[in-house]
Parts: sequence; structure tokens; C-alpha cells
Amino acid sequence: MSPVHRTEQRTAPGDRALDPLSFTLDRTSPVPLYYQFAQQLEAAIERGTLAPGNLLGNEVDLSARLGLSRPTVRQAIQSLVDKGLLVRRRGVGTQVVHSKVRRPLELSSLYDDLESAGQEPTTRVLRNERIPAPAEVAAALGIAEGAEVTVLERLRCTHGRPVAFLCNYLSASLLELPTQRLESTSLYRMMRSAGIVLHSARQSIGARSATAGEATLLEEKEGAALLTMVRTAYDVTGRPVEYGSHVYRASLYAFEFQLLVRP
Amino acid sequence: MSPVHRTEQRTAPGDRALDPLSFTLDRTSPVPLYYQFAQQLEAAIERGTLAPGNLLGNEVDLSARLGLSRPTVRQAIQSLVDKGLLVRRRGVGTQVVHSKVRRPLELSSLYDDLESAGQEPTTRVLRNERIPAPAEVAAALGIAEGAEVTVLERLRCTHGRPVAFLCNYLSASLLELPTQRLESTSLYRMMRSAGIVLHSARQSIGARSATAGEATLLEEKEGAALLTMVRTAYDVTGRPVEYGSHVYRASLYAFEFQLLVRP
DNA sequence: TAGTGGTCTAGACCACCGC
DNA sequence: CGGTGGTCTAGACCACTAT
Repeated sequence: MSPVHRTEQRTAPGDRALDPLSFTLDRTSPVPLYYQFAQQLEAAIERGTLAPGNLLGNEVDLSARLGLSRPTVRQAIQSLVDKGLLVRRRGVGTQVVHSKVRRPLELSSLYDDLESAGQEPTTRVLRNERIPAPAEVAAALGIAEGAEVTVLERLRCTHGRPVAFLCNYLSASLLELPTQRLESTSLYRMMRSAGIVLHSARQSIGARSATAGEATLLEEKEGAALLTMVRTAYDVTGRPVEYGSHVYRASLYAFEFQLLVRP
Repeated sequence: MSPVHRTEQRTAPGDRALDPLSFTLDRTSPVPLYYQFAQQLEAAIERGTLAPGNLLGNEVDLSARLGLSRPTVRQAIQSLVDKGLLVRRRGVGTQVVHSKVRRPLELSSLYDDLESAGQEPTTRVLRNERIPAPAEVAAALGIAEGAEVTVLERLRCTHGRPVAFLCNYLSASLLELPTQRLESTSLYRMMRSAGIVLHSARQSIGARSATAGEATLLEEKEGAALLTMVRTAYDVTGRPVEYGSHVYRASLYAFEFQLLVRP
């Protein structure tokens, strides 16, 4: 278990751990072959059948064994390299990465984050109306000042305790936002259901002291440290579709994520 | 300038904006062809020669015009899709994304961030010694408790004002860290120079109120909101190489970044 | 239906690594 | 030196989109 070992045991037993692995490819399936292979490879890594540090075996043999062409095998491997699960080195081979690289940063929904953490999130909609866009919002959404926008104010709780106060703006024409559905799912899920495909988002994460109003709402003391996030999300055409300003109780929430170093 | 337009003007003049563009490929260069093409494509987008919304023209024609095979052209295009500059849609084509997608989140160095923002960062090294690893540090770095580590405490300033207090731990055997060099460059640059190739990092960003000591050091009032970041960085073999705990003045600093939505 | 990107093949040569 | 990944080619067929 020494963490100092490097790349010994090139030919040690169990090195070509890929042999005992059985990969089943279904050529009649609509799922691309490279994707089928990538998923099975990822599953093998996930459950430890392919241990960290193990070499994958060279791509030529691999493709022969799988009955695939080398480019197809490479496409599968590359997708796992992009996820940070594998590392390729010329003249050496492809290895499983040691660390528990799991989630890279993604455009996350607080609701989804809490739900997947088993936190049973609930939402109280404090405000849901259509108003003329204030200047700041109009600028962020790239619309005319005074154009109709939907403003949402929500209080997100887990186990009955408030975690965050969320304020969001969307062009009113984009989407219907019934209060009832907002209380049982996430805004991003509703946008997705409405066919809005998100492409990117610009975020800024900061901190500040709670105002009296925020303190009351979030059950903190006035002046308590709060985490803040301001975000503009864009769809595939590059059009801004959502602008949000959120505050989180720093005592209950932090942003956690994994980064990959760009090569 | 209406931000509401979608994908009109399929056949409008100036649509095949790629025609007037001149791409020069050097087959004798060691730089891969797909990379040469990708760079010139990115430059054309950057300077607006390829305007947002423009279609690229189909890949078959494109490869013929460039004298490249289609997979090579696709590799170039794919790299820009991954960067968020282009969007591909089946049956439609490849378009330049509207928004000013620029920097995705990367494993950033505060020093480099400030420097590239023209903030003239300076560093005061408050502590630079070798100590037995405390339990928390040993756990993060995957070494034995009590093993020798280098501990760094630095104050980062811009324009003479303190911005952040940085505390970092590294295995002592990894790297020499002369105080003088630490005051004129970033820790990550020094690690890179020493041949340490970073692969990924796990970060947690939160907030809390300043202690009396932090307040004095950062020239804030006691209880002021501070941004906090805790980070463990890993090299290509998955070994933890650095553990850091940083606090930033929320009044002077925020984390800004662009995210791409995973497809 | 015509045009687009998505997938896949079966080769080839080169650059880098470790021995 | 042999083995590895990195790059590149010239085709092919399919799935999806728009008209």
C-alpha cells in the first residue's frame, strides 16, 4: 500500500489484467461499438477488476482480440482518458490512474447534488412572477431592458433546514414554470424537459456576510459568512437562457469538484 | 443584434465563410496536421473572421479543399467542439458558438491568475520549513503520519494589498523550495520545472468568518467573510503531491470560470 | 429526398520510451 | 533495438435533419 511506488511490475503477474475480462460487443445494437467498449472498460475500472496502475495492453492486440479496428478502440480509450480514468504514455502503454478520480466539475443543479447525496432536498417557492427585466438581468440575458422575464425566488432545504436562497431569472417566453412543479424538481430538469439544451455557463463564486434579511431566511446570524454564486447559462446557440444569483449557508454547503489538468 | 435569432440564414451571403479563409498546412512540420488546422480555425473564430452562427461547410468538401482526410479534419473540429467553440448537429452542420466561451475551468494558480489579469502579484513567504506531517496532511498526501513534509505559509498581495493567505504541504523529498524563488514565481511553476506533471486535483470551495489572526494578516475586520479553498493535487501516477488550504479576502477575490455541459 | 455528421474499417508510417 | 502510442489515409455505410 506504499503510495511511493511508481511504475514497477511491468511484467508482474496480473499485469495484463485485461485477459480475464470478458467484453461483449453487440454489433446489432444501436449503441456505438466504441461506446459499448468504453462503458465496459469503465465498469471494470470502477469495480476494481482493472486495478490502478494496471497496463491495458497495446492497442493493436487489443483491437485484434475485440474484433475491432484500432481507431475504434482508440476512440473508446480516449474517452476514458478525457474522463481522467486512464493515462497514455508513448512507449509505455495505457494505465489505469491511481487516484479516485470520479466527478469532474459539471454544470450542477443544487437540487440534484443534494438528492444524489441522499439529502432529500425540498424547495419553497417564495416568489414566481413575471416582471419587466431590470438592467442587470437584461444585460445578462441579452434582452431589452423592460422585456418580460420570470423571476423565481426559492428557499432550498434539507432535513427541514434551509441551505440556500436561490434567485433566478429567465426570459418569460422560454418556459412555463408552475410553482407546484418547481417545488418537486429542479429548474434545470424543467428546462431540459422543455427542450432547452444547455451548452455552457459562466460562474462566479464568492463570499460575503449575511444581511439581516438573509440571516432570518437562512436561520443564520446577521453577518455570518455566506457562499455566493452568480451564474449565466447558455444554450447550444450561445443564447443566454438563465441568470441566477444564489447564496448558500457556508456552515452547511461547499462546492466540491475534481479538476483535470489540461495537457 | 436581436439575441432571439436562431439558425436562420442557412444560405445567406457570407454563410460559407470558410471559403475566403486561407489555411496553410506545413506537412514537413512536426506539428500534427489536425493541430495546425485546429489552431488556424480557432484563430479565425477568435478574430471574428468566422462569425458566431456561421456554418463551417461539410466535412467531406472541407477535407478535399484542405487536402486532408476526413478523419483528420474531424479530429481538428472535435478539439474545438471540446473547447466549446463549435457545435455539431447531425443533418445541419458545424456552427461557431455565439457566446464568448473562453476559459474553461482549469487547475489554476492564484499567482498566474493575478499576473495574467495584470495585477502584479507579490508573495511574502511567512514560513518555509520541514516538519513531521500532521495527521490531516499525512492522510491527504497518502504518507505516514510524521513523515517529513515541507510546510509553506505565504501571503499573496496585489498593489501592496493582501489578497490571500496560502498554506501548502508537500512531501519534503519531492522538491527543493528556496524561499527566494517562491517570492518571485508560483508554486505550480516550480513543481513543473522540477518535472512534476500534474494530472488532477480535488477542490472544495467554501466560506467562513475571519479569525482575529486572519483579520490582522489580511487587513480585514474580525468576522469578515472569507473564501476558502482546500485542494489536493495529484500527478499522472495518481500520487498526491500537494495539499493546500487557502483563504481569500471575499472583498477582493472570487472564483470565475466557464463550464461546459457534459453531453 | 438530399445533405449532414456519426461510426467503422484495414491498413500505413512516425516519434518516443525503455532496455 | 522492439514495443508503445500518435498520426494519417481513403474509402464505406448509417442516422438524423430539413425541405
